[in-house]
Amino acid sequence: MDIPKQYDPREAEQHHYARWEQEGYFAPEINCDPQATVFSIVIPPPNVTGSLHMGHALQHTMMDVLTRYKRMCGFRTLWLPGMDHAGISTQLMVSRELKKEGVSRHDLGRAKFVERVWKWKSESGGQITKQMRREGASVDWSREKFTMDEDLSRAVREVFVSLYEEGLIYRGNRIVNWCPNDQTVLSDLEVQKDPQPGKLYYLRYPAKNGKGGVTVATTRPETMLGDTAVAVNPNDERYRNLIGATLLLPLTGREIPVVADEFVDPQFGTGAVKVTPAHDPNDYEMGLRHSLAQVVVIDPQARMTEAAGSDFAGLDRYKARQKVVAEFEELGLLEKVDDYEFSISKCERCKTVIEPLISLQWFCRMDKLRDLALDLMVREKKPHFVPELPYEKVYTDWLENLRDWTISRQLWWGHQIPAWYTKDGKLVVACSYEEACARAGTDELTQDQDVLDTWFSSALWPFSTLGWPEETEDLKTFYPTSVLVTARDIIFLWVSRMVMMGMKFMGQRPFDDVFVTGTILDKDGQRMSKTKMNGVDPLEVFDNYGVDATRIMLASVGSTDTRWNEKQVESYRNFANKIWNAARFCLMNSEGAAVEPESLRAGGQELALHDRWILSRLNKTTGDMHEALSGYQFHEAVRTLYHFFWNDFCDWYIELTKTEVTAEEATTRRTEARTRLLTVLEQALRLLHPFMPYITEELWQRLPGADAKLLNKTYAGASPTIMLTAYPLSATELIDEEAEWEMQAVIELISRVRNIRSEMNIKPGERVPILISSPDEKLRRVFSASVDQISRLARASDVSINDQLNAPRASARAVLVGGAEVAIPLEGLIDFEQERQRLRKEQDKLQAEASKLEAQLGNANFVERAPEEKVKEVRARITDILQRSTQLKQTIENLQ
RNA sequence: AGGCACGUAUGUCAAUGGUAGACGGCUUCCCUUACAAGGAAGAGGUUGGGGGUUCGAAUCCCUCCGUGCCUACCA
Repeated sequence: MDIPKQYDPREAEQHHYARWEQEGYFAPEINCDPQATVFSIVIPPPNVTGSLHMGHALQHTMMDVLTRYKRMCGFRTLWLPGMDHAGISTQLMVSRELKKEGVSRHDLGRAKFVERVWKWKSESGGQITKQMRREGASVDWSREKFTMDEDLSRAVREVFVSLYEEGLIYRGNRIVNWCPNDQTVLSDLEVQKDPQPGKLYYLRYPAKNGKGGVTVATTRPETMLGDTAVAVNPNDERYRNLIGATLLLPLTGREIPVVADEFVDPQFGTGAVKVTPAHDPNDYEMGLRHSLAQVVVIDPQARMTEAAGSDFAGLDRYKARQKVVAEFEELGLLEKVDDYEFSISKCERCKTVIEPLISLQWFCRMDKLRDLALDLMVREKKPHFVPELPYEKVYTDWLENLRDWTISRQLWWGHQIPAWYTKDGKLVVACSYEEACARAGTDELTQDQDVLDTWFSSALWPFSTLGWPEETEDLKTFYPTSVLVTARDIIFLWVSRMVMMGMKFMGQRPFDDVFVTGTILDKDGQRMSKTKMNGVDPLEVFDNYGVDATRIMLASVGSTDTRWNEKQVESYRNFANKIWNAARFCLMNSEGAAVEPESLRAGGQELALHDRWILSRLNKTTGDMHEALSGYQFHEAVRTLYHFFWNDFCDWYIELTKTEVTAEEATTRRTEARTRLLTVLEQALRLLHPFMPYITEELWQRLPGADAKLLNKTYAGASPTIMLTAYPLSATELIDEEAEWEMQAVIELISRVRNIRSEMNIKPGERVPILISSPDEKLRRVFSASVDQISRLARASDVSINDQLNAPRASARAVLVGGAEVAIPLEGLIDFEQERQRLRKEQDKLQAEASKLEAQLGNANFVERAPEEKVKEVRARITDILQRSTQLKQTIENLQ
């Protein structure tokens, strides 16, 4: 048989995906059962500028595992892919390209620029969709969406107009987060706070009447040029008599009042605060409370304005800071400068320090929308977060403290706000220009220049991608979606907004569950980031270890943070190789046999112990898989599979059945053994498929009998593929506790013999006689029935089974379950002292455990209060241990 | 500042209040015709420290130490 000894992932990764995609296996239409239950996921849309990183790979793995699992279970399954238009980053990227050509976007003009972005998108955007194909993601590409598509844009306009008409969107002058580099406003969530060492400057403002004055502390001295008051706490004794006084603002000659405001913390700084309503969010609020003037001294480029005085106008904000400080020093008004660490707001994308500015922007009122989301949680406990702790609380706490959302952006790339202005400044909001004209009674309208925050369109994703506002079949079928899989850092930015918009426009939750994945950190426990250059490229990992190995490794991470450890992927690569070789063995010995699910059902007493045992293990494993996956316990699922395949199937079952399977003579018995082996393997491959789609498909295709009859009946008519077979169901009637107990006894026997052989330095190839005894007749029968296997796996020359152990004194011995014993005669080879020591060590272990259990049983409270079942369990264990211990003691004495 | 996590074998991580496990690494032996990316056997733990609740604690509570994350404010 021409199967290589080593698994080459590349081979398998090359052709299967294209076939799956072309045949339409990812589309829900492949399911021809009209009654099928629906399972749907929308992808958290990656940026059109983005390329695959570890976080995507992790989330995509989880989503694909769920999708493939549900599909195999017969659900009508949709995993809908797509991207968002990433307003700022895309605009920056294209602007940078233009700059290389010596052109600015303003040279080009808005329309040409937007055209250019589309061109960029079609040529080099969306790298990630190719990479997702490599990942094996079973998304329905025929439904791929982009937030700037015409239908999704229409949804955005509809939502905007509707919210505006209801008064939930308004336009107004507010203090906002302004990025002087990107020249746009940002929402609170797009601002990142970084702790940073800085200075605290103490500036003295003299009183107008020449008597005294006030010292204020500030980290931003340049803003003093825009001060319109100084505030003190009304309860602060030190300043009580100053309230209402007038100060002379240095460098400007402006007269400003001292006002009283509870906001001021008397403990901080001097207890007196300079108030700059135009350039600080808190001062802005205070300014409103005290009707203070707003003097704008910093412009959108972060340069000082004319209002800052002719000495300062045009200066950069940091230059102005130096100049202000220098001049205060010269005037003797700089009291002191302290080192001071504080956190500073930066633009999340370009890291430029944010300038709070008063600006005319569009806002979305959050109070009513927020209540929709909170009500949903109270009434239906949806969405259900997994893990529930701490995310449910994080989510609701955040909603409760929500502030209005700045939704306009000063960009060209994005959804232009559907608002128009007449010549005399009248505002018309409508879904289209035509409608706006009709409403305004004129066609001389100018559209608002701003676009909407990218997250505004992302918030509509679960229904806009399904066709809303049209009442499409897809919308009816797939909304609400089943689960959202995402990283925790966008619970606020995205998840909460989807819930609010979903409730508002669909009247229903957008998804039942939210599975929050952990984070893959670098090997030192740091977050992977572009700036730190510590990211691990998933594509490289795919190249080195294979997609399947990477996927199952990522699935094993679950929802806790994990440090990246290449060795782990390596061990899953080895696992893939193990699967490959196990299948290789089965195929090399498959002549005359084929996969036959019925062969496992025929079960019963005529089957050998190891067959009953593997069927029991297989069906328990299957049940465990359903349980793990239904609770999003990916880690548990992976462990279950790994253990079953490697330990149960490879280490024991294949070895136990090897003699039958590799028999020279083509007997019925051989064929049946081969059939069972192939069939168990086939089911194991199905169990593995959602995690390791490529290797399982590759091997499945080669199995004799792996054909259309194995397809899930909902996929009748499809050409054979493992991805459309039925995920195995646990046949509980094949779970056989007796077989498991008996097999365990055989395994223990073999292991004890191997242990003796190893410790007594018996050569691996050398065959030795084995004497077994058991007072229990049933156990003797079990051993007798497995004598071939015992002989083979323990490398015995001869096996004898009796009710009593008739071994020569010069034997190595071990005590087994149920009073059974095993001995290997080692005349001339055995060192009696060494053997006694070996047995004493064993005895010590038993003794330690026995005394622990005895103490437990000796405690009257335990016997009284613990559940009866537990007490019985402990009694059973101690009986076994004491029996072994007694026998061992006897054995040791006999050696004296 | 407040809130929330986490601390388990040398490493990375598991373990509904009921026998602390897996993988990697390590030691010894073996290229035994599925697999050396393998097989067999083994060593390795006062579950961060201290206290408490409980018949019983890695798990629940308190406290200390250490490490992360989030939210708000920081004039």
